[in-house]
Amino acid sequence: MAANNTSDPDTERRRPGRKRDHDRDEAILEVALDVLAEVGYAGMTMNAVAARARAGKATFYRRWPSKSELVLEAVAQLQRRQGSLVPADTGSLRGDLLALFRPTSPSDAERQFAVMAGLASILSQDLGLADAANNAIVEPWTEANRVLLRRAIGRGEIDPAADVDTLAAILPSMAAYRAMIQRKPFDREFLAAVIDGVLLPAVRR
Amino acid sequence: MAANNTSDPDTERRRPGRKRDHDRDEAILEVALDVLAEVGYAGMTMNAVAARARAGKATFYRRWPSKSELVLEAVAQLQRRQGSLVPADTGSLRGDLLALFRPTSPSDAERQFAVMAGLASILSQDLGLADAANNAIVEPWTEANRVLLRRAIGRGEIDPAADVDTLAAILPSMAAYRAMIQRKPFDREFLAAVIDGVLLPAVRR
DNA sequence: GGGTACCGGAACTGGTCGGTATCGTTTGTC
DNA sequence: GACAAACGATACCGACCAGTTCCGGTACCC
Repeated sequence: MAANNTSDPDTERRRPGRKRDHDRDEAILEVALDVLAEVGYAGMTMNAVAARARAGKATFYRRWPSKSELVLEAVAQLQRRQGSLVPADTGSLRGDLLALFRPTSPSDAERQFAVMAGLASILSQDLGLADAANNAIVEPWTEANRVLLRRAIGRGEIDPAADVDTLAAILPSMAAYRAMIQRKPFDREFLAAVIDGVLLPAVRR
Repeated sequence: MAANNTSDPDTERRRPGRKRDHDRDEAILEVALDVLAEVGYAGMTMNAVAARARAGKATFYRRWPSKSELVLEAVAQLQRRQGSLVPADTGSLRGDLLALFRPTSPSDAERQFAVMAGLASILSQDLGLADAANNAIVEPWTEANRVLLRRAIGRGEIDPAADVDTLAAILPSMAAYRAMIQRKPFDREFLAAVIDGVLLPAVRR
C-alpha cells in the first residue's frame, strides 16, 4: 500500500510547503453569504467577494472549482451554523411558536431570508442549489413547526386530526414570500397575526 | 399653440413614413414573458427574445429604452390580460375557493408563477419591478380571496371575527413559495389540502 | 413618385465577469 | 538552507450581452 502522493492536500500530509489555512475557508464563505444577501447571485462577482474577504482569487479557485460550487458550500455552511433549531417547551403551542423566532437573533433569520432571496434567480436553473437552499434555510423551520404541532397534539392541546404537514408549511411559506416578494419585514407583529389569526384557530378542538 | 413636432409618434399624427405596427408590441411582450418564465431575467437575452419574436432589436429599442423597461411593460401586460379575477358564487366558501383556480386555465396560473420565479432575482434590486410583479401576479389572487371570505362572512357561513387579510394571503403565499422554491406543482390536491386543512378549520364558527 | 419612418436581420462596440496565469511573499517540510 | 505550496494582489483572456448602427426592403403621407 504505497502512499498516495496525488490526493487531496487536506488528507495527504506528506507534502512540503505552506499548509492551507482552513480559517480562510469559513471567512470567505461568510463574506460570500453577505454579498449574496446584498446583491443576489447574479450581482455577486468573484472580484467583489475576493476584495471584501481580502483574498486573492487564486485562493478561491484552489478551494472551489467554480462560483456555483462556492455558493453551494456557503449555503451548506449556513445550514451547519443554524444547528438543529430544537425549540424549548414553553407549555403552550402559542408560546412555542413565538419562542421559535427568539433564540436565533432576529438579524440572523433576516439574513437567511435575504440569502434565499438572493438565490431566487438561480433556483429555477440549478436544481441542486434549489434543494440545498430549501434544506438549509426553510426546511429546518418547517420541521421545527412539525415538532411543535405534534407536541401540542400529544399534550392534548389541539385537535389530534390536524393536518400537521400542511400547517407546518404555513409560517415558513409566508415568511419566505414576505421577505422575497413583498420585501416587508417578517416581524413579531406579523408572526402574531398568523399564529392567532390562522394557526391556532385552525387547530382548536 | 404651435404643433409639437418632436413628440411621441403615437400621439403625433402629422409625420410621414410607415406607421408603427402596434400588433408587434403585444407579440414581443408575450414572447418576453415566455422567455422570462423559462430562463429568468438574468438568462433572458434581448437577442433570444428578438429571434423568437422574429423581430430586429432596433424594433425593441424604438419602443422601450432598456431591457428593464421592456420587462416592466411585459409584466403590466400580464396584469392587464388577467382581468379582475372576479369569482362566481358557488354558494359555499369551499366551492368558491376551488372555482377560483378553474376559470383561468391551469397553464395560465402556472405561467404566472413561472414568470414570478424568473423575476425573483431582480426583485431585490429593482423595487419598481418588485411592486409591479406583486401587483400583477399575486395581489389579484389575494384580493379575490378577500372578496370570497367577506362574502362568506356576509352569508353567515364562517366566523365573522375571522382575520380576513391574513387568511387571504395564505393561498397566494403558499402557491408562490411552492412554485418558486420547492418547484413542486401547485395542483388541485395541494390546493384542497390547504383549504380543508387550514383555511376552513380556521374560520369555522 | 419622392421622402420618411418603419420593418427584420446582422454586424459591431464597449463593458462586465468567470476563470487562469503570474508576481513577490510567507509558511511550512525535509 | 533548499524546496514547495499557500498566500494576497494584479494583469490578462475569452465569452457573453445590452445597446447602437447600418442594411435592403416595405408601408405610408404628401
